[in-house]
Amino acid sequence: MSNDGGVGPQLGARLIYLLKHAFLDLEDLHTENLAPTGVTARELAVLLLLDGREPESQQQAAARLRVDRTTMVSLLDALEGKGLVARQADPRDRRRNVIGLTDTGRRALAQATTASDEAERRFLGELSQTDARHLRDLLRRVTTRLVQH
Amino acid sequence: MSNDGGVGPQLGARLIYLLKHAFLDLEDLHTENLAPTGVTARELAVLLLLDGREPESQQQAAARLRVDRTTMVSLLDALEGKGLVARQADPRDRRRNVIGLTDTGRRALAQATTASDEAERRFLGELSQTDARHLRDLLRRVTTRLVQH
DNA sequence: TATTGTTATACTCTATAACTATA
DNA sequence: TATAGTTATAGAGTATAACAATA
Repeated sequence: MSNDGGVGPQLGARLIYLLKHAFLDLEDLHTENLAPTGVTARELAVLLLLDGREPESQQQAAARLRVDRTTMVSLLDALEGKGLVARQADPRDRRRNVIGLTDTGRRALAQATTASDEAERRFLGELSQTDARHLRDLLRRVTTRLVQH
Repeated sequence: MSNDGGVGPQLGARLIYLLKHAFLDLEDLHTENLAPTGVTARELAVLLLLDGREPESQQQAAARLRVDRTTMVSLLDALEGKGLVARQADPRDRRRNVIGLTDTGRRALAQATTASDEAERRFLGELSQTDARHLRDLLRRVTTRLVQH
Protein backbone atom coordinates (compact mmCIF):
# COMPACT_ATOMS: atom_id res chain seq x y z
CA MET A 1 0.00 0.00 0.00
CA SER A 2 0.95 3.65 -0.28
CA ASN A 3 2.65 5.15 2.73
CA ASP A 4 0.46 8.22 3.11
CA GLY A 5 -2.60 6.82 4.85
CA GLY A 6 -4.69 7.39 1.75
CA VAL A 7 -4.40 11.17 1.73
CA GLY A 8 -1.91 11.30 -1.12
CA PRO A 9 1.80 12.14 -1.16
CA GLN A 10 1.34 15.92 -0.88
CA LEU A 11 -0.70 16.06 2.32
CA GLY A 12 0.95 12.93 3.71
CA ALA A 13 4.36 14.63 3.60
CA ARG A 14 3.27 17.88 5.32
CA LEU A 15 4.89 18.17 8.71
CA ILE A 16 1.85 19.80 10.29
CA TYR A 17 -0.36 16.95 9.13
CA LEU A 18 2.10 14.35 10.40
CA LEU A 19 2.52 16.04 13.78
CA LYS A 20 -1.20 16.57 14.29
CA HIS A 21 -2.14 12.99 13.51
CA ALA A 22 0.78 11.54 15.44
CA PHE A 23 -0.38 13.55 18.44
CA LEU A 24 -4.03 12.52 17.99
CA ASP A 25 -3.04 8.86 17.72
CA LEU A 26 -0.93 9.02 20.87
CA GLU A 27 -3.68 10.94 22.65
CA ASP A 28 -6.20 8.21 21.81
CA LEU A 29 -3.83 5.58 23.21
CA HIS A 30 -3.44 7.64 26.37
CA THR A 31 -7.20 7.95 26.75
CA GLU A 32 -7.45 4.17 26.66
CA ASN A 33 -4.51 3.42 28.93
CA LEU A 34 -5.14 6.20 31.45
CA ALA A 35 -8.87 5.51 31.87
CA PRO A 36 -8.45 3.10 34.82
CA THR A 37 -6.16 5.57 36.62
CA GLY A 38 -8.80 8.33 36.77
CA VAL A 39 -6.30 10.85 35.43
CA THR A 40 -6.41 12.45 31.97
CA ALA A 41 -3.37 13.14 29.81
CA ARG A 42 -3.66 16.88 30.50
CA GLU A 43 -3.81 16.21 34.22
CA LEU A 44 -0.81 13.91 34.01
CA ALA A 45 1.14 16.83 32.56
CA VAL A 46 0.26 18.96 35.60
CA LEU A 47 1.17 16.18 38.03
CA LEU A 48 4.51 15.64 36.30
CA LEU A 49 5.16 19.36 36.40
CA LEU A 50 4.48 19.56 40.14
CA ASP A 51 6.58 16.48 40.86
CA GLY A 52 10.31 16.92 41.15
CA ARG A 53 10.20 20.69 41.44
CA GLU A 54 9.81 23.14 44.29
CA PRO A 55 6.22 24.23 45.02
CA GLU A 56 5.04 26.99 42.76
CA SER A 57 2.16 29.40 42.39
CA GLN A 58 -0.65 28.63 39.96
CA GLN A 59 0.57 31.26 37.54
CA GLN A 60 4.13 29.96 37.54
CA ALA A 61 2.84 26.48 36.77
CA ALA A 62 0.54 27.85 34.06
CA ALA A 63 3.39 29.73 32.42
CA ARG A 64 5.55 26.60 32.29
CA LEU A 65 2.76 24.62 30.66
CA ARG A 66 2.01 27.56 28.37
CA VAL A 67 -1.67 27.67 29.26
CA ASP A 68 -3.72 30.59 30.46
CA ARG A 69 -4.01 31.05 34.23
CA THR A 70 -7.80 30.60 33.96
CA THR A 71 -7.19 27.24 32.31
CA MET A 72 -4.92 26.30 35.19
CA VAL A 73 -7.75 27.14 37.62
CA SER A 74 -10.04 24.53 36.08
CA LEU A 75 -7.27 21.94 35.80
CA LEU A 76 -6.46 22.38 39.49
CA ASP A 77 -10.15 22.39 40.44
CA ALA A 78 -10.44 18.91 38.94
CA LEU A 79 -7.20 17.63 40.48
CA GLU A 80 -8.02 19.08 43.89
CA GLY A 81 -11.51 17.57 43.67
CA LYS A 82 -9.89 14.16 43.27
CA GLY A 83 -7.57 14.89 46.17
CA LEU A 84 -4.43 14.69 44.04
CA VAL A 85 -3.11 18.23 44.56
CA ALA A 86 -3.50 20.74 47.38
CA ARG A 87 -3.71 24.53 47.24
CA GLN A 88 -2.18 26.38 50.16
CA ALA A 89 -2.16 30.13 50.64
CA ASP A 90 1.42 31.41 50.62
CA PRO A 91 1.97 32.99 54.07
CA ARG A 92 4.44 35.50 52.62
CA ASP A 93 2.02 36.69 49.92
CA ARG A 94 -1.51 35.70 50.62
CA ARG A 95 -2.65 36.38 47.06
CA ARG A 96 -0.73 33.35 45.85
CA ASN A 97 -1.61 29.69 46.17
CA VAL A 98 1.29 27.30 46.54
CA ILE A 99 0.30 24.04 44.91
CA GLY A 100 1.74 20.62 45.58
CA LEU A 101 1.07 16.93 45.19
CA THR A 102 -0.69 15.04 47.96
CA ASP A 103 0.33 11.50 48.89
CA THR A 104 -2.66 10.27 46.90
CA GLY A 105 -1.47 12.45 44.02
CA ARG A 106 1.97 10.87 44.13
CA ARG A 107 0.46 7.39 43.97
CA ALA A 108 -1.83 8.39 41.09
CA LEU A 109 1.15 9.91 39.30
CA ALA A 110 3.09 6.65 39.55
CA GLN A 111 0.17 4.68 38.09
CA ALA A 112 -0.48 7.22 35.35
CA THR A 113 3.18 7.33 34.37
CA THR A 114 3.20 3.57 33.94
CA ALA A 115 0.06 3.79 31.79
CA SER A 116 1.63 6.56 29.70
CA ASP A 117 4.79 4.48 29.22
CA GLU A 118 2.63 1.67 27.86
CA ALA A 119 0.79 4.08 25.52
CA GLU A 120 4.15 5.29 24.21
CA ARG A 121 5.26 1.70 23.60
CA ARG A 122 2.11 0.94 21.63
CA PHE A 123 2.53 4.19 19.70
CA LEU A 124 6.16 3.57 18.80
CA GLY A 125 5.25 0.10 17.62
CA GLU A 126 7.91 -1.51 15.53
CA LEU A 127 10.38 1.37 15.86
CA SER A 128 13.78 0.30 17.14
CA GLN A 129 15.00 1.72 20.44
CA THR A 130 17.46 3.82 18.50
CA ASP A 131 14.77 5.24 16.24
CA ALA A 132 12.48 5.91 19.20
CA ARG A 133 15.21 7.79 21.01
CA HIS A 134 16.04 9.68 17.86
CA LEU A 135 12.41 10.76 17.42
CA ARG A 136 12.30 12.05 20.99
CA ASP A 137 15.57 13.93 20.54
CA LEU A 138 14.52 15.55 17.29
CA LEU A 139 11.22 16.70 18.78
CA ARG A 140 13.04 18.11 21.77
CA ARG A 141 15.41 20.04 19.53
CA VAL A 142 12.66 21.70 17.48
CA THR A 143 10.45 22.57 20.46
CA THR A 144 12.89 23.85 23.06
CA ARG A 145 14.23 26.46 20.69
CA LEU A 146 10.86 28.23 20.50
CA VAL A 147 9.99 28.12 24.17
CA GLN A 148 11.23 31.53 25.23
CA HIS A 149 8.28 32.71 23.23
CA MET B 1 19.86 26.29 30.28
CA SER B 2 18.11 22.96 30.74
CA ASN B 3 16.79 21.31 27.64
CA ASP B 4 13.24 20.77 28.82
CA GLY B 5 11.70 24.19 28.34
CA GLY B 6 11.47 24.72 32.09
CA VAL B 7 8.98 21.90 32.71
CA GLY B 8 11.54 19.52 34.17
CA PRO B 9 13.06 16.34 32.80
CA GLN B 10 10.04 14.13 33.49
CA LEU B 11 7.39 16.08 31.59
CA GLY B 12 9.92 17.33 29.03
CA ALA B 13 10.69 13.75 27.99
CA ARG B 14 7.07 12.61 27.61
CA LEU B 15 6.31 11.92 23.97
CA ILE B 16 2.75 13.23 24.21
CA TYR B 17 4.01 16.53 25.62
CA LEU B 18 6.68 16.84 22.93
CA LEU B 19 4.26 16.03 20.10
CA LYS B 20 1.56 18.37 21.36
CA HIS B 21 3.86 21.33 21.76
CA ALA B 22 5.71 20.66 18.52
CA PHE B 23 2.34 20.68 16.78
CA LEU B 24 1.19 23.86 18.55
CA ASP B 25 4.44 25.61 17.65
CA LEU B 26 4.17 24.63 14.01
CA GLU B 27 0.50 25.59 13.99
CA ASP B 28 1.35 29.07 15.30
CA LEU B 29 3.93 29.48 12.54
CA HIS B 30 1.33 28.41 9.98
CA THR B 31 -1.18 30.91 11.34
CA GLU B 32 1.38 33.66 10.79
CA ASN B 33 2.60 32.56 7.38
CA LEU B 34 -0.79 31.59 5.98
CA ALA B 35 -2.59 34.77 7.08
CA PRO B 36 -1.94 36.69 3.84
CA THR B 37 -3.15 33.75 1.73
CA GLY B 38 -6.65 33.74 3.27
CA VAL B 39 -6.43 30.00 3.86
CA THR B 40 -6.12 28.31 7.25
CA ALA B 41 -3.95 25.28 7.97
CA ARG B 42 -7.02 23.04 8.21
CA GLU B 43 -8.26 24.34 4.87
CA LEU B 44 -4.86 23.76 3.31
CA ALA B 45 -5.18 20.10 4.28
CA VAL B 46 -8.48 19.88 2.40
CA LEU B 47 -7.06 21.62 -0.66
CA LEU B 48 -4.04 19.29 -0.70
CA LEU B 49 -6.33 16.31 -0.36
CA LEU B 50 -8.46 17.40 -3.32
CA ASP B 51 -5.44 18.17 -5.46
CA GLY B 52 -3.80 15.29 -7.26
CA ARG B 53 -6.61 12.84 -6.75
CA GLU B 54 -9.79 12.00 -8.64
CA PRO B 55 -12.90 13.93 -7.57
CA GLU B 56 -14.54 12.42 -4.52
CA SER B 57 -17.69 12.75 -2.46
CA GLN B 58 -17.66 14.76 0.75
CA GLN B 59 -17.80 11.64 2.85
CA GLN B 60 -14.90 10.00 1.06
CA ALA B 61 -12.82 13.12 1.66
CA ALA B 62 -13.92 13.27 5.29
CA ALA B 63 -12.95 9.65 5.87
CA ARG B 64 -9.47 10.25 4.46
CA LEU B 65 -8.93 13.24 6.72
CA ARG B 66 -10.43 11.31 9.63
CA VAL B 67 -12.97 14.02 10.45
CA ASP B 68 -16.71 13.68 10.82
CA ARG B 69 -18.83 14.33 7.71
CA THR B 70 -20.52 17.25 9.53
CA THR B 71 -17.09 18.79 10.10
CA MET B 72 -16.39 18.41 6.39
CA VAL B 73 -19.60 20.31 5.63
CA SER B 74 -18.41 23.41 7.48
CA LEU B 75 -14.90 23.16 6.04
CA LEU B 76 -16.35 23.02 2.53
CA ASP B 77 -18.85 25.80 3.29
CA ALA B 78 -15.93 28.09 4.07
CA LEU B 79 -13.85 27.00 1.06
CA GLU B 80 -16.80 27.25 -1.30
CA GLY B 81 -17.62 30.69 0.11
CA LYS B 82 -14.14 31.81 -0.90
CA GLY B 83 -14.58 30.25 -4.32
CA LEU B 84 -11.74 27.76 -3.83
CA VAL B 85 -13.72 24.53 -4.18
CA ALA B 86 -16.91 23.64 -6.04
CA ARG B 87 -19.64 21.17 -5.11
CA GLN B 88 -21.33 19.43 -8.01
CA ALA B 89 -24.19 16.95 -7.74
CA ASP B 90 -23.09 13.55 -9.05
CA PRO B 91 -25.38 12.85 -12.04
CA ARG B 92 -25.21 9.10 -11.36
CA ASP B 93 -26.25 9.49 -7.70
CA ARG B 94 -27.81 12.82 -6.97
CA ARG B 95 -27.40 12.40 -3.20
CA ARG B 96 -23.65 12.80 -3.55
CA ASN B 97 -21.63 15.96 -4.11
CA VAL B 98 -18.50 15.63 -6.15
CA ILE B 99 -16.03 18.21 -4.87
CA GLY B 100 -13.10 19.68 -6.73
CA LEU B 101 -10.71 22.60 -6.81
CA THR B 102 -11.57 25.69 -8.83
CA ASP B 103 -8.90 27.58 -10.76
CA THR B 104 -8.88 30.12 -7.93
CA GLY B 105 -8.50 27.22 -5.54
CA ARG B 106 -5.47 25.91 -7.40
CA ARG B 107 -3.83 29.32 -7.25
CA ALA B 108 -4.60 29.66 -3.53
CA LEU B 109 -3.20 26.18 -2.97
CA ALA B 110 0.08 27.10 -4.63
CA GLN B 111 0.43 30.21 -2.47
CA ALA B 112 -0.56 28.39 0.71
CA THR B 113 1.87 25.55 0.01
CA THR B 114 4.72 28.04 -0.34
CA ALA B 115 3.69 29.67 2.95
CA SER B 116 3.54 26.26 4.64
CA ASP B 117 7.00 25.37 3.30
CA GLU B 118 8.32 28.52 4.90
CA ALA B 119 6.61 27.73 8.21
CA GLU B 120 8.23 24.29 8.14
CA ARG B 121 11.64 25.86 7.51
CA ARG B 122 11.22 28.20 10.47
CA PHE B 123 10.04 25.30 12.61
CA LEU B 124 12.90 23.00 11.70
CA GLY B 125 15.33 25.79 12.45
CA GLU B 126 18.88 24.61 12.86
CA LEU B 127 18.10 20.97 12.03
CA SER B 128 20.23 19.59 9.21
CA GLN B 129 18.50 18.41 6.05
CA THR B 130 19.26 14.85 7.10
CA ASP B 131 17.71 15.32 10.54
CA ALA B 132 14.67 17.05 9.05
CA ARG B 133 14.12 14.19 6.62
CA HIS B 134 14.61 11.70 9.42
CA LEU B 135 11.99 13.43 11.57
CA ARG B 136 9.49 13.31 8.75
CA ASP B 137 10.20 9.63 8.08
CA LEU B 138 9.89 8.63 11.73
CA LEU B 139 6.57 10.45 12.06
CA ARG B 140 5.31 8.78 8.92
CA ARG B 141 6.27 5.37 10.23
CA VAL B 142 4.44 5.75 13.55
CA THR B 143 1.29 7.27 12.04
CA THR B 144 0.63 5.17 8.96
CA ARG B 145 0.62 1.96 10.98
CA LEU B 146 -2.42 3.06 12.96
CA VAL B 147 -4.46 4.43 10.06
CA GLN B 148 -6.48 1.34 9.12
CA HIS B 149 -7.95 1.77 12.53
C1' DT C 1 -2.27 51.04 41.34
C1' DA C 2 -0.76 46.27 40.34
C1' DT C 3 -1.12 41.31 40.91
C1' DT C 4 -3.26 36.46 42.11
C1' DG C 5 -6.84 33.74 41.80
C1' DT C 6 -11.55 33.43 40.30
C1' DT C 7 -15.89 33.79 37.63
C1' DA C 8 -18.61 34.81 33.61
C1' DT C 9 -18.51 34.61 28.99
C1' DA C 10 -17.27 33.54 24.30
C1' DC C 11 -14.96 31.32 20.53
C1' DT C 12 -13.05 27.26 18.03
C1' DC C 13 -13.06 22.55 16.95
C1' DT C 14 -15.29 18.53 17.08
C1' DA C 15 -18.97 15.16 17.40
C1' DT C 16 -24.08 13.12 17.98
C1' DA C 17 -28.86 13.22 16.67
C1' DA C 18 -32.44 14.61 13.83
C1' DC C 19 -34.05 16.30 9.22
C1' DT C 20 -34.23 16.28 3.66
C1' DA C 21 -33.67 14.44 -0.61
C1' DT C 22 -32.59 10.96 -3.07
C1' DA C 23 -31.81 5.87 -3.88
C1' DT D 1 -35.20 1.17 4.32
C1' DA D 2 -30.73 3.04 3.70
C1' DT D 3 -27.48 6.71 2.46
C1' DA D 4 -25.37 11.75 1.38
C1' DG D 5 -25.61 16.02 2.78
C1' DT D 6 -27.32 19.29 6.06
C1' DT D 7 -28.84 21.59 10.38
C1' DA D 8 -29.32 22.06 15.33
C1' DT D 9 -27.11 21.24 19.33
C1' DA D 10 -23.73 20.03 22.75
C1' DG D 11 -19.27 19.12 24.72
C1' DA D 12 -14.34 19.78 25.10
C1' DG D 13 -10.53 23.04 25.34
C1' DT D 14 -9.04 27.45 25.26
C1' DA D 15 -8.92 32.46 25.89
C1' DT D 16 -10.51 37.59 27.22
C1' DA D 17 -12.71 40.72 30.45
C1' DA D 18 -14.35 41.86 34.83
C1' DC D 19 -14.23 41.12 39.95
C1' DA D 20 -12.51 40.24 44.94
C1' DA D 21 -8.74 39.92 47.96
C1' DT D 22 -4.26 41.26 48.84
C1' DA D 23 0.03 43.73 48.02
